[in-house]
Amino acid sequence: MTSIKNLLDNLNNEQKKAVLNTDGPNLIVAGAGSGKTKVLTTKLAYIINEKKAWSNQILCVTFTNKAAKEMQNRVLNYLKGESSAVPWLGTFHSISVKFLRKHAEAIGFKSNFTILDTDDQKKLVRRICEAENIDAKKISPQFILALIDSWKNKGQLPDEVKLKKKNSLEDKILKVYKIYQEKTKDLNAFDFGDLILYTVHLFEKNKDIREIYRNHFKYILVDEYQDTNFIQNKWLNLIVNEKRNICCVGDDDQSIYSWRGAEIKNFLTFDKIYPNCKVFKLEQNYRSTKNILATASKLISNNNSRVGKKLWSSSNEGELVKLNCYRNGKEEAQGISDIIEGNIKNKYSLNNVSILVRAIYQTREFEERFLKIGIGYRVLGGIKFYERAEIKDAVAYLRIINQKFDDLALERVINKPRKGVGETTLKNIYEFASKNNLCLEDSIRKLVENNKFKPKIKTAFNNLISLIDKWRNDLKLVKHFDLLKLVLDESGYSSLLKDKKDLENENRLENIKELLRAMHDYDNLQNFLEHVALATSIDQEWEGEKVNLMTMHAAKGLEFDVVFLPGWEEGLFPHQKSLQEKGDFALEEERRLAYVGITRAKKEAFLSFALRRIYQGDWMDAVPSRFVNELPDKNIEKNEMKFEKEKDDFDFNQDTEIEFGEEFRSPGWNRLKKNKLLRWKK
DNA sequence: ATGAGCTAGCTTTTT
DNA sequence: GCTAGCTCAT
Repeated sequence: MTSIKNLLDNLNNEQKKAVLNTDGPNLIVAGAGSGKTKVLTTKLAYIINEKKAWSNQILCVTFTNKAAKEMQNRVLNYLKGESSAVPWLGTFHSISVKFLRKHAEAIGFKSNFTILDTDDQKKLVRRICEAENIDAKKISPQFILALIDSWKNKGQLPDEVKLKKKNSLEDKILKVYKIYQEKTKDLNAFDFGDLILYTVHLFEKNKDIREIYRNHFKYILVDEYQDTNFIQNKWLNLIVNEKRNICCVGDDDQSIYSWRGAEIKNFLTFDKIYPNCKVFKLEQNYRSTKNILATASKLISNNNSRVGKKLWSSSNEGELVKLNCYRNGKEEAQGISDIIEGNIKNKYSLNNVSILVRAIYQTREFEERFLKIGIGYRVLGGIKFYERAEIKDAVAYLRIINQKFDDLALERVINKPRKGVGETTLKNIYEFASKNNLCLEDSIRKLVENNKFKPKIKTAFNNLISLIDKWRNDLKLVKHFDLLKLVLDESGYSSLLKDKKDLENENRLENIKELLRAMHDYDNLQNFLEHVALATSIDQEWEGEKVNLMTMHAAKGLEFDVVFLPGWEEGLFPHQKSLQEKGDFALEEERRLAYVGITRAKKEAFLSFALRRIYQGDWMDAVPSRFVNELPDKNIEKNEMKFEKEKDDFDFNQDTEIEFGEEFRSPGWNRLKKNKLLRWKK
């Protein structure tokens, strides 16, 4: 077992100071690869080991569930046998859920609330717009939700929103916001923003509850502090007690979430919020070679608004950072896969190779290429497992069993399998529901009771309702994963899938199996549903030997031996849309993103751009990114890559093994499957 | 009521 | 190139 002394001896001076300084506010400015996670986990272990607090008296907030899990494991490992896990370690969202489950009644909700996903939100907004005669074509639900979310990030419920001028558009949306909040309350549901906002309200409106937690949490640790927004910061402030034992870790150069309301201000003015705070700067980089670090440092030095720190490294020079120019996007994908096949595959585990893109759709070209030549890959982010139709269906059944106010779940489930209920019937039920102030389920019960349906529909509803009753009772008797099996069989959903004998459906059955397997990891239905709602884009399997494809945003906090950064072209990176919206401010954030991308690499980095690329179906000429000109010549090797037309370009190998258990339904994968299907039909 | 087929609009990033 | 949402025929 590692003793605490050993742990501390593994730290450099500044790291050690940061760990030992447990009391009072402190800010750790931690450059990329400077051992931030190591410091945080050691600090956690140190506090527990020194008996400064029990593990459950420490609140520790991370940016992703993966980071939380990682920290959990490390701490357990450090304190083997001496301490239990840290229960209050998680994301802002997952910890908020914990507070809200316990105190839902205090703010007028019930403890078994649902967490809405983006689809649910859109559906709700669309419905409200319809009722309010707002043309969804003129103001898109996405736009409305973006504004609502920004209000929530600023901590404003509908009544607290102050519009500067009586702008009719914002006025309209504010009205939608108001109805939306009423509606979600009826559904006994929270969306992502609500989880944080209502937790803040819970503490503000209930001083006694707030005091419980203020006294309880002796220490608060916050990771990725540069990406917290206004409401998250308020959330923290409400929990910190007089002793102000709060330790925030972050890097202003890696602030990349301002579009989600993140305010670097929180980070830069930490000493104003917490006077007499101690600041520690971790400037030794342990991750990257000198060439990689120099490239990243030179690039980020073009930003004006920085706290300013100098990262240094005692590692070797390493390979030069490659800057490759390709003729077009296709050849870029081809070139990168060739590099992986040729040099990389033998030197590194594919798991330690990542392609980091600006926009998730850029993964498509690589997927197609990898599928063709048979390199295993995984896409982190994009369409998630839990966003697949069959998975959402199964989850919707579970959601309505979990709580009857979840109209959205019930509506999804009503016609799966089909039972002759259409638009008109549904509309009538909803009308009845709003007139009598009932949820969908209770309305259906009433209407069945009062014999208001045609016989066929009545029987169908009768069956469904009694099944739901039965399942709710079953849940008391059997495990949640066994319940899902019952649900799928008894609802007829299983046979619906089994009857259709095509490849796509076989695949759906596979996915359902995978869902059942995943449920075993959670000890009850509610925890599982929570996981479904709050799983982050990188909370996926990392097993096996596969190249990773993800956005630079998703890669924050991760590191890989080899990193490819394709698509360094004006308009794509920096992205045109961000520049249009916010100008210079956005340009600096794009540059920080580039910095995050490069600093993910430990051993080798390959930047590249293409001169032509297909964009929205058409070939477009591209200009190299301005960032390319900001790289230091002496650390870079520039290559112009050319390809002979590939001979087997159209020669699709019919016997290629396809893994149909893939986690993602990505465009490239879909297309391959379609091709395969066509071949099989012949 | 349903499902096939077509078209418009679009993707920056995500808890 | 993709896909959600709409239209129209059944």
